[in-house]
Amino acid sequence: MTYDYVQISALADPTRRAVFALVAEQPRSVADITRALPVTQSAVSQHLKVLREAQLVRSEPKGASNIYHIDPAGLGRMRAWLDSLWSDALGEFKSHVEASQEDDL
Amino acid sequence: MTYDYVQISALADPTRRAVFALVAEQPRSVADITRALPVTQSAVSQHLKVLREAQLVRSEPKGASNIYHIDPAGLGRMRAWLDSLWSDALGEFKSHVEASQEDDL
DNA sequence: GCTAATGATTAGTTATGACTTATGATTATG
DNA sequence: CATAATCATAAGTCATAACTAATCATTAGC
Repeated sequence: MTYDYVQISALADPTRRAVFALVAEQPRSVADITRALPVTQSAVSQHLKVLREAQLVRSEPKGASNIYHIDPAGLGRMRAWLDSLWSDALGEFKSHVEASQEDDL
Repeated sequence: MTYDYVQISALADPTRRAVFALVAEQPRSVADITRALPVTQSAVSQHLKVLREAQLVRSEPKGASNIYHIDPAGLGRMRAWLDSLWSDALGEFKSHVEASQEDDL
């Protein structure tokens, strides 16, 4: 992994997407998330670590618990990257269509 | 993999992202892409297959070559998905901030 | 037609990453 | 203070997917 675009790889795994979706719905503790999923607490913690490093979630301690909530930072960065791809794609597609039309003359 | 979100998994791999970025920059042949990357032509073809199946690229034959260009379809689907995540995230973050402010009273 | 180039596919190897079990560190509760 | 609960991390297993080497089919250019 290069360092960039960690967010995409973070959201590529289905279980991790489920973890993220739960946290996106409302802030939750690790135990909470674990109860909602068919994997161990250890797996959940490992997924949360990846999401944290991608700045997709943040945690704050509350007693013995750790409450996770969404961090807009990573999602924003991912969106920005995708937006630039998107405009590239539109530009390329436009010139492609134009070229095809010329072929049809 | 469920069937959805093929695009995200497709773009999760760094090499495949590089292939996609090259194609996004301008339409290219497989040989072109291979020359630009430190992997074999076989690997490039395999990556292109995944990108094709995710509808992120399309190819059209030109002589013995195969010219790949971007397919806006998959990128659009991915963007739509991310947009919904984005609004969820903003909503949750907003209520989180509001809750924190109440804590500060 | 023969040779070179392009690219897809197959088979096999290797690396990666998702998972469990086990453990330790911290905090809450009786 | 002892026990239970919460969570993170380490070590090890297993499945997957990224890769190379090899081959085949198609097209280009003498």
